[in-house]
Amino acid sequence: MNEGQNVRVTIQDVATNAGVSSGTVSRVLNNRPGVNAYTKGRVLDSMKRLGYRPDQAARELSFARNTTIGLHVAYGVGRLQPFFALFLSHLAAELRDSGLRFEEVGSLKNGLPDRLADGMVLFGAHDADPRIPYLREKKIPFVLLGHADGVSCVAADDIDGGRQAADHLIQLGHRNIVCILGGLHSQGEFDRLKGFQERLGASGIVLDEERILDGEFTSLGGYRAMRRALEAGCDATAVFAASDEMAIGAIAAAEDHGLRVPLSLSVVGFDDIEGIAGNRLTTVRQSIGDLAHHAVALLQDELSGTPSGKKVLPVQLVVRTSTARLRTSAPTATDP
Amino acid sequence: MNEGQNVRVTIQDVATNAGVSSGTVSRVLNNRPGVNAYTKGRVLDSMKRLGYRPDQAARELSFARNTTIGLHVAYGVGRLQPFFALFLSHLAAELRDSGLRFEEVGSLKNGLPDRLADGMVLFGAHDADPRIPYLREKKIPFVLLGHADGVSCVAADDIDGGRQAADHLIQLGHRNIVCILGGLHSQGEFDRLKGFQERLGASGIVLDEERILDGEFTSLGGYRAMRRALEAGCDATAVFAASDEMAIGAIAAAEDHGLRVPLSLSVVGFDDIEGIAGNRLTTVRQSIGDLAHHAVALLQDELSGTPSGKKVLPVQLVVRTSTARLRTSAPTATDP
DNA sequence: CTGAAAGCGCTTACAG
DNA sequence: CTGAAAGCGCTTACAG
Repeated sequence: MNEGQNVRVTIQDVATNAGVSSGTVSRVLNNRPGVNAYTKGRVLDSMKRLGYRPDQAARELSFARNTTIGLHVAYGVGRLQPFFALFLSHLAAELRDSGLRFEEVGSLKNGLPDRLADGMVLFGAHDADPRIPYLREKKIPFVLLGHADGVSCVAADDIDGGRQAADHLIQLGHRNIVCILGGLHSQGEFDRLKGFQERLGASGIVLDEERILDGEFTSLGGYRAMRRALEAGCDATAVFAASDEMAIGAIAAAEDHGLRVPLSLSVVGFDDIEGIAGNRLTTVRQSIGDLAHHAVALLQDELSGTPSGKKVLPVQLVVRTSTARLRTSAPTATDP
Repeated sequence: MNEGQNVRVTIQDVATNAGVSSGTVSRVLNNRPGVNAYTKGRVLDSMKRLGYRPDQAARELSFARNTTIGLHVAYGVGRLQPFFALFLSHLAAELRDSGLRFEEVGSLKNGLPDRLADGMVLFGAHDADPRIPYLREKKIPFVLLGHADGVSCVAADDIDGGRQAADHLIQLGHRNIVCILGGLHSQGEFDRLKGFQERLGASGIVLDEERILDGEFTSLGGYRAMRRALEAGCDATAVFAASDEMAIGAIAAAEDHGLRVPLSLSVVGFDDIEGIAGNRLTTVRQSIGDLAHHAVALLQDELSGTPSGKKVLPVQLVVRTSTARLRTSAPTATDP
């Protein structure tokens, strides 16, 4: 790349350096079985020493199964949302590392993909997703982001995320809680609510319908939902939002309304997207990179004819400063 | 891709079909000079007939100048913003079509790129951008998104966009106007304001400082800025926002405040991003695809040693239903 | 103006 | 377990 390393180090250079053939280097590069451990070590050493970076174009060109993977987004799902942007870039990187081609595929009017790749990643899964029977019939391997029976799919453990958020708030003493969702159109938010309600219920807390707000999965939506609730007299002490964006919107609304976060209102988000959650928001972390990684792994299984599987990835509550123990007395203006 | 065209049609197939050699096909494919017009026509025909789609990996691998282009984003500029996401995908597509490699490069603590590609695209230009002298010293060709003297750069005609927005509002009879910017940290918004003020001034309208709001370049920021202004008694009849997001935030704030858009408030945005501007927002359209296209074209000039140039792309006001003629009487509750 | 041929960096049967 | 060799689809000097 830069002037110093202007000369590209190739697999040949590594091979020469390690005293093996380029085929062997290729084998260790791709983690193929049947390479002597000692040889492998030497090759790995040489790769590191020489700063070898495989040429993606050459890999793509060589792979026998000239496979391209398509990413398809369900109709109406926001391509412009941070989560999608991040998933897209992680997916592209994973595919690149696997030597697979990547392309985004568009939608027909009926919401089905307008093109078929050799394998597809389906974003924005919903119940009775029409893409599932369609691709099945076309015999195109695919992996779904979300849950579905009998197909390869990968998803964060949304239910557990909801549980962790609930446990955290309950443990802090909160019982008067509000939820902000995106309108209940996606599987993920539904599961998050499910886990959340489950734990609330176990503590005898009931989430009435009017305590489930629609934040449209945007910061503005979260703001408006929260503000409307506050102006209608909502006296909740805690909020669980199904995305970081909605959570920061809720915080802004609370603050504009004269509340202090976390002093008089605790807020928990979901996703832990850098640049949104920042170093302030308590949120349920899911790894978008892992999601992409396993999507590709499952897809490769599918492509090689291995039976489909389902991968549920763990999530982890990250406690920052948007949540605090419920205050026993009402907040006053003289509080710190 | 799909089952029917499972067999990839290569440059060889086209060559055979057109009765020429693959080298010739390559030449017309890349628009190289010195191909007989008749031959070229035949090749083009064959390509169309066979549905030829060049293999990007093979092109990348073949290009003698094994060139990779890096995209670098100025520190603090929102990678998560729709505009960036769209520019990124257009840039990647343009680069692909030119057979160039693409990669995003990260930032050092000091805001400089953490790696050097063979050519760089600089996003989020600001005055006295430290990346300019840095790359110049390193002798790395680059193109800037924005304005700067003596370097290759491409930008939308932000000043003219501001002018068009102003002309539109003035023509509709508005004189009591507010601006929502992103905090005046970027060149673009500054120029938009400049053009806007210029035309306002020509009509004897002065934009006081307190009429320039900070919307942080987000819908939530636009909402809060507008709402705060309205609650402070702002009686503007028109708003010009430097981005579509801030504009829709302003509309939401106005509506939450009981105003009707465009009946009692006209709002103009900037960008015309599908899915944000929708079919409602009057906005100044800039073509992100053109921006990316010319960025790549300029970069190719740079790479081949051609003197740097500056490309300013036209913008166009798109009138939809968020703006209307100023009502002569005050709005009443019984209006339609 | 056009063709034949080498080469880009990698992967993968095929031998051994 | 490893090497030698062919091949992926394209571009580009080099001849003519």
